[in-house]
Amino acid sequence: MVTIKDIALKCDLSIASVSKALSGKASDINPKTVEYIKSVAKEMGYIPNASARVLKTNHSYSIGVLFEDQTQSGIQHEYFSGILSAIKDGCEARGYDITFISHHIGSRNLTYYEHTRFRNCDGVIIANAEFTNPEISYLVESDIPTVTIDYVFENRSSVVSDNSQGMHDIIEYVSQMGHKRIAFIHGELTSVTQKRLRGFYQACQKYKIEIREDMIKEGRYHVPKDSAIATQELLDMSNPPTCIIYPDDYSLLGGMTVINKRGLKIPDDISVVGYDGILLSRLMRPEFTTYVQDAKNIGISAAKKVIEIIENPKTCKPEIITIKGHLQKGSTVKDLNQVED
Amino acid sequence: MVTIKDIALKCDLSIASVSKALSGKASDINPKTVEYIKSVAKEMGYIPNASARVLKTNHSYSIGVLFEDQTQSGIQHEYFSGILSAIKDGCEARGYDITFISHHIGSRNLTYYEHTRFRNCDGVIIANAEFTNPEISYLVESDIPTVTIDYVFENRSSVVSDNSQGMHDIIEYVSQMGHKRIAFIHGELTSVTQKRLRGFYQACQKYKIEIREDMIKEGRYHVPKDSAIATQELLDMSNPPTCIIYPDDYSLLGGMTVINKRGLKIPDDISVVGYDGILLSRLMRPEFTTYVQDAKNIGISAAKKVIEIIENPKTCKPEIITIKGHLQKGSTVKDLNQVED
DNA sequence: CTGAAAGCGCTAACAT
DNA sequence: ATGTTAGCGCTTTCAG
Repeated sequence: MVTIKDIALKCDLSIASVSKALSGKASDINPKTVEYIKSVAKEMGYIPNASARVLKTNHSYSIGVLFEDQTQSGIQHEYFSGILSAIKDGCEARGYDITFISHHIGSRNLTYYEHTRFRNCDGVIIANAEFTNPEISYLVESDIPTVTIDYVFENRSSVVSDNSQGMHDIIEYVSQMGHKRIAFIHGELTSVTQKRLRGFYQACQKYKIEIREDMIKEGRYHVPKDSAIATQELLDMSNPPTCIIYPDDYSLLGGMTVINKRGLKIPDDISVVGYDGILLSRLMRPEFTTYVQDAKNIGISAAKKVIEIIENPKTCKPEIITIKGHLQKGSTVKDLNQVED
Repeated sequence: MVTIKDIALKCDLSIASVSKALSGKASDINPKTVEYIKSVAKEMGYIPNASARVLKTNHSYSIGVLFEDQTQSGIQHEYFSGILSAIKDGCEARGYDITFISHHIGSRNLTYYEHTRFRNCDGVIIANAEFTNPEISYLVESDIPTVTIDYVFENRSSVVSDNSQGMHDIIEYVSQMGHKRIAFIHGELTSVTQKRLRGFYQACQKYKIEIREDMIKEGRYHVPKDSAIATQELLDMSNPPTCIIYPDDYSLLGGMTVINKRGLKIPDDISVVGYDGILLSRLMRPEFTTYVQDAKNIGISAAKKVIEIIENPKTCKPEIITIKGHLQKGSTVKDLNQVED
C-alpha cells in the first residue's frame, strides 16, 4: 500500500506537505509543489486511507442507515426501496457513503447507538424501524445527528410523507365522484396509520360523509390476504360500501381477487382505491386510483437534512419536512354522479 | 468518548491488558482481571473504535456492495432488492457490515477499486453493475476478494441464477402443454439474456419445437411498453404464436394489457409466461406461469462466499455457484392437449 | 500474568 | 513555503 510517507520520500518533501497538498488544505504550499506531489501520488497509485483520516479528524463522511426488515415492509417494498435508493444517491452526491446499521454484528450484540459509534458514522437516517424500541429513542436522543422517516421524535428532524393529506385527497376525490358509503381498510396501528385515520375522519366530516364504524377495518400492510378477508366481509354486508380504500396497492390487489371472484366489475360494481402509487398501479388495467407517495423526494430530503445537521450542528434547527405526494386518479373509482340515466 | 486508556486508568492496569481483555485475546490474562476490566468497560460505556482497529489490523469487517442503479433494474426491482436484503442478512450474521461502493464520492472521482481500498473493505460483492466497464474488471482482477452476481469472470467466484435451466423448464412445460408456436421476447443482450437464449434454443431442439426467428423479439427488461409493442406485433402475425414468453413478470403485465385490450383471454386465447416470480405473479388472477428466481439464496450465497474468501484466502478456490429456481406453474398457460373435443 | 513501547496512516498545530 | 512533532485509539510483539 502506498502511503503519504512513500510519496514524501519520493518527492523529497515532508509528509506534512504531502498531506496538505493532497487533502485540499494546500493554500500554504507552492502551487508547483502541489502539482508535483499530486502527479507523483497519482503515478504511485496512492489511495488515501479513510480509517486513518477518521481516527484523526473524527469525521467519517459516512452515514448510517437503519433499515430493519420487519414484517412485510422491508427493502422489498417498492416504497422503501425507492427511499433507500434516493438516500444512496443523495448521500453519494454530497460525498458521503452509507453503511447499514443493525443491532448485532455477528454474535456480539451492539445497540444501534453503539454500532453507529463503532463505525464512526457522522449521522444516521432511520428509515424503517420499530420506532417504539427504546434503542431507537436512545439513538435519536443522543448527540449523533439523526433524521427519521415517517415518524417524528420531539425536537428532532424528520421527513414524513403527507399521510393525512393523502387520505384527505382520496376522500375528497371519492366524494366528488358521488360516493357516500366508503369503507376504509387501514394498516396495523402505526403512527402512519394514525395519520391516515385522522385524515380520513377529518375529510369525511368536511365532505359530509357518514362514518360507519363497521366499514372501517384493519389489515396488515402488504398482506393481501388480510385485505381480501376484509373485502369479503364488506361485500357481505346487507348494504355494502360503494368504494373501498385499501392500505396499499398490494392490498388492493388482494381485494381485487375477491371482487373478481364474485363476478363483480371494477369500477362498475365497486370502486377501489390504493395507496403508494407503485409501478404496478400504473400498469394494471384499469389503472389504480391511488395516492402516490414521493419516495424519491423523501430519501433525497432525508440525506440532505442529515448532512445539513452534520455540517452545521449549531445553526441547523430541528425540522419536520413533509413531502407531498399526489393523487393518481386512475380508473378504479366510478363516477356515481352520471348514473342518473 | 471513553477509550481503552480511560479504562486502563480507572482499573489501574495497562492499556495492553485492557485491549487483550476486551478483544477476546485474553488467554494471557487472569480471568478475574478480565471480568473486572469488562465490568468497568461496560460501566463506563466503552465502545470500541472501528477505525483505530482497522488501521492497526487491516481488517475492517466491512463488505463493499456494488449496486449501481442502471436503467430500470435497480434496487427497486424486486429481484435485486431481494438479493440486497439477503446479502445484508448474510453479512450481518457473520459479523460484517456492508457499505455501498460507488464511483464517485462527492465531486471527487474514485474508481470502484479506489473506493473499496479507501474504505478498507475486506471484500466486495458486485450485485448489479455494468460488467463490461473496465473499472469492474480491474476491481475483480485486483487482490480484493470479490464475488459477482449473475456474471462470471475468469478464475473468480460468482453466484448465478440458473437462467439456462429456467428457460429449459419453461419450454419443457409449455411444450408438454401442447404448444408448438412459441414466441420469446427476451431482454437486452446481456450475459443473462444470452444464457436464457441458449436455454431456449436447446430446449426447443430437445422438444422438437420449430424455432421461428420472427417470433423472437427483444424488449428491455422491466420496460412493459417494449413488451407491449412486441406483443402487438406478434398478435398481428398471420399465424400468431399460441404462447408468448416474456423477459420478466412486469413485462408480462405490459403484454397483458395489449392482450386484454384486444378482447383476448388469458390463457384461453393466448398463453403467457413470465420470469422472476415476484410477489405480484402470485397475486394476479390468473396466477402467472413464471420461473421463480431464488433471490434470497443468491444473496446469502454471495455473502457467504465472499466472507469465505476473506477468511481463507489460501484454501478458498474460485467457484461458480449456481442457484436453482423453480417453475411456478400458475394458470396462464393453456393445456392444448385437452382441446380434442 | 502484566506492562512498555512501537506504530498503523493521517492531520494539524506550531515551528522554521 | 516547508518541516517537526504529537497524537487519534488500538493491537501486538517483546520484556519483565
